[in-house]
Amino acid sequence: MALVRPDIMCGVCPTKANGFNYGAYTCNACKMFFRRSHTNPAEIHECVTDGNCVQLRDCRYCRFQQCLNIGMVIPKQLKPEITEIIQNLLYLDAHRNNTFSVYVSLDNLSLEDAIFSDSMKLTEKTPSYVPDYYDWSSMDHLAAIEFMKKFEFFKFLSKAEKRSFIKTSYIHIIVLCLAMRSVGLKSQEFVYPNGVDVFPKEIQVMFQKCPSVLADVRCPLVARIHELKVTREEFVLLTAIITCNPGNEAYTVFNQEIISKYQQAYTSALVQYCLHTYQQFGPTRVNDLLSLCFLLGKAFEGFGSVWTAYMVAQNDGKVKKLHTDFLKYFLD
Amino acid sequence: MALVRPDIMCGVCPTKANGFNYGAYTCNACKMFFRRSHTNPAEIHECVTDGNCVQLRDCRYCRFQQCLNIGMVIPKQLKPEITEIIQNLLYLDAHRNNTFSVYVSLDNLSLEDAIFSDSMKLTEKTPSYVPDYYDWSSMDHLAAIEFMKKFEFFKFLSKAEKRSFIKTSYIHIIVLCLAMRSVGLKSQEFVYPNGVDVFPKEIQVMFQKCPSVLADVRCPLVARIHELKVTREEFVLLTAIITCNPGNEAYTVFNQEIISKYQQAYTSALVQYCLHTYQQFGPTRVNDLLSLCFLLGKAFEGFGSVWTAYMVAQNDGKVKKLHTDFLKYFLD
DNA sequence: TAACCAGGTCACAAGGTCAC
DNA sequence: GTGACCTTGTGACCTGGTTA
Ligand SMILES: [Zn+2]
Ligand SMILES: [Zn+2]
Ligand SMILES: [Zn+2]
Ligand SMILES: [Zn+2]
Repeated sequence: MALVRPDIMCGVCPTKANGFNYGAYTCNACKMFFRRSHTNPAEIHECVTDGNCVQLRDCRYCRFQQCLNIGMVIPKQLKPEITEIIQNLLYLDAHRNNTFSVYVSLDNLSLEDAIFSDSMKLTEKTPSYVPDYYDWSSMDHLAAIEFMKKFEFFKFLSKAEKRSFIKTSYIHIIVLCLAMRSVGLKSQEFVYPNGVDVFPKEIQVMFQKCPSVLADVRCPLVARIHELKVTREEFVLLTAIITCNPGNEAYTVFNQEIISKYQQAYTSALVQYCLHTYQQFGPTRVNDLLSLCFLLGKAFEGFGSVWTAYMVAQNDGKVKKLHTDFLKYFLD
Repeated sequence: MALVRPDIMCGVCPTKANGFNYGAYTCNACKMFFRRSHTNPAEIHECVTDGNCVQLRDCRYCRFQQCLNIGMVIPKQLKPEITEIIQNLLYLDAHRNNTFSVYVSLDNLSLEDAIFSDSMKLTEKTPSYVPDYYDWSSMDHLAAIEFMKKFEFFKFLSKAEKRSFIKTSYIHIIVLCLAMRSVGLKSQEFVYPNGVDVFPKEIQVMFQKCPSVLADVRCPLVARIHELKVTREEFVLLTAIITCNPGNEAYTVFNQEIISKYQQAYTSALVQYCLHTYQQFGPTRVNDLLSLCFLLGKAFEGFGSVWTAYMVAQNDGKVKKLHTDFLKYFLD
């Protein structure tokens, strides 16, 4: 419909602009011309007047020069290998998300089971089934572990290395996914779908006198991710960087180097993605994103402290093995 | 592919047209014939019937004549000095247009202020601001005067000459621009953007018993410009020719000659543009365009009469100085 | 919700080719 | 020289996602 500024002229030819295209006010024709000049590999050369044409629309060379002069830019394509890395991660993440939201685990699996079973027994949720905290939490664990196991190098690790690989990072992955999902649900704090709390009833009761303890765990990371408007692409690259953590004495030197190479590749992809998307603000963006790991560590410790406090206070065996495994890890 | 208008016939020979080629609907054969007639320098002459052949496809001479008759043209490059003149005017006009649509004058400027101030105080309109008749009208005046002051010779004129230069032509410029803008807005009569009338409420009320008076002012010029499909290039050349009006006793002989030279240059540019663009119809086109000045004069007088009638009927001081200045000019 | 913009689509005109 | 057919660049219009 009507432009807000209806009478701005095209910066290339003497017609009305139809909007702000590729960084300048131009008419539709000049917009299309500029776009084609980038998609068509054919070079633009030969100008009769040696670059001094007045009727810019009649000379491809001078028209293109004028486009550049008024600052038109088409953001360069990301290198295909970078897009491929991101596509693969997006695919893995979509699968993780699907596992999380569509299935439920009816068994009481241990961490060991989750790490080493080739395919976990999962049941599709019926539409009428209303998952509770334990359902969501279990699926969070299982989906994250499944996600991590999909990394190519996983199958070449020894049993001990596999165990160590998962244990080192899976809680961080869970918490980051939880935060990202919460932002998607327009929440300002960690939350499971349908408003299910990320702490079981018992813990909520235990801390009802000092709710700020739980709030301090729930809010900061989610708020920051919301504030930064972290994209799905940035999110999956972050999960990959966190997953490929080489700082672990369980690895052979060889495998440690492999994992380190992967982490470097994902970090490099994140840098290139940010430089491409945010141009001169790219480095700042990378820094902002990597700084999320600090808040992620805080949240991680927060969950750990709350659960530790709860377990110390009472241990009635109601907690699933996955959780006690997780807690053992903290108490160690 | 089927043509959208498949039923149109070739303007040269009795076959279906294949499209709009070189300025007329023709079949492919006649299109190719016309093109070759321009690339091949071989003269076309000798017609058995002395130019009265009926089977046009059998006589090269008569076929070519018919091509010209239906207005077929192969555009040649215009001389660069002509395109440069036009380009400069298009630039000035775009600037005038921008001033008109983007800014608003908050002061109550007199004509004297507008002519002699080096830079007028203008305010950028906020998106929410809805200009009324007085806003548009003031900006019409200011943008037109600013446009005229940009002509190179203006700064060499004496104060009295400057005043005279502007006063002689600025209303004509305003009216012509108004007409051209109205055509661009697909209106059949003078109109400001967003449907604002070109007469203030008071005058509309005064003439509501005999609306044909206002309609006779509003319509003829706009209708004719629409009918002729006047291009932006032709329009700016016309404004330049009208601006450089040497018939004014205020000028020194020297300056009068300068202005006259400018007017000749612009007229010559218009002729060459039309000859180039319309070939054998060029002279007719020039005539049609210059005849617009007659309708322009009519519209000018119409505005003058209406306003004079209004001012005679009542004078409550509500009118801005620019307008009273304009009316004094009529009453003199 | 509407304005906006990147990108896609396709009818179209101009120029080239080649058998005739 | 002719004209059917092809290739290419063009720009009006549409579409879907994003943002205020
Ligand atoms: Zn343009
Ligand atoms: Zn050029
Ligand atoms: Zn024909
Ligand atoms: Zn003949």
